[in-house]
Amino acid sequence: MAKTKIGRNENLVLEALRDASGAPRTAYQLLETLRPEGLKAPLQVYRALKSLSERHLVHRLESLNAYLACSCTHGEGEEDGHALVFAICDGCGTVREFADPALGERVKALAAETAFTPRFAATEIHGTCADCRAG
Amino acid sequence: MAKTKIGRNENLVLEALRDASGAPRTAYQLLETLRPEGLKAPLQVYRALKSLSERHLVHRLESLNAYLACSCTHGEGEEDGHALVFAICDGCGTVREFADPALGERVKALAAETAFTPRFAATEIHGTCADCRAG
DNA sequence: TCAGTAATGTTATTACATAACGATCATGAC
DNA sequence: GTCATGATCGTTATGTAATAACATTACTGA
Ligand SMILES: [Zn+2]
Ligand SMILES: [Zn+2]
Ligand SMILES: [Zn+2]
Ligand SMILES: [Zn+2]
Repeated sequence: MAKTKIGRNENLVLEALRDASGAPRTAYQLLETLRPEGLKAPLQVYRALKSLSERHLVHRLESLNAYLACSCTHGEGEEDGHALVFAICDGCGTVREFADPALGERVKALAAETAFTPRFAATEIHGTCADCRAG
Repeated sequence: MAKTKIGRNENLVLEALRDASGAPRTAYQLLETLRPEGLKAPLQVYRALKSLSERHLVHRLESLNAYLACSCTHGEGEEDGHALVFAICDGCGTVREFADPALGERVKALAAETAFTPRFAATEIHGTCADCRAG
């Protein structure tokens, strides 16, 4: 079940996020960006973000209430354990996404030890990127 | 620098969270709970939560916009790498906190590979707990 | 006493997200 | 074709989470 087709609003939001390239955007920032394209209400953006998230084309950064275009392999395809990792620079705001199988395995093991059935996991690392450290 | 003393509001909020025992609470839920004790405005709760977070006595669950009393060893003391792990049951809402050094090490290694200086990391695992699975 | 600082209180506002309802547009069975 | 079905899209209103700005009170140590 291929989740039907991608709509106009989804495309607009996805493009806007890709243009941001590494910089997360909040839903309301996206709305402002896309007003010229005709978007008017938050719900249009939130619906698009939900759909795109389900397709793994964008990810939500929980600690920022913001969204990021996926830059990894899981894009269109299948689960890589759904263990996402994000390195968030608190200096410049850029976010780098990783697919780290080792960390995914550790999550699985931890879950198994406690009879917990994992469905999805995300790690958000806050810190300082190389550029910001260099000054 | 021991961060001064813990105040009345901090104590009220911390107690309320500990009473919940494994069940995360939102700031506004805490406010309702504590109205009988005299709390009236969100800011009172948010200030207490901020202070308690800095002392590592409570943690914020980013994916739930909710807060949980710390159940681990880092409580009063020092850093264990600040790599927190939470298993969040989407069935019953209970959350279990882990201190997992292996996962912390993996985060550090990943950061090192990319010249990223980590300050703090949290992993939130969504899934189903043993009780809910059993039915 | 009297400054300095930490804690608290109150009102208003901003930011993030969803509910509820209706209109539109495609698709495919008949 | 046409009619039902479901997906997409639009709008208004509302709910929920968090902070800004400013005033007040309480503790502490010259
Ligand atoms: Zn991705
Ligand atoms: Zn940076
Ligand atoms: Zn803890
Ligand atoms: Zn459960």
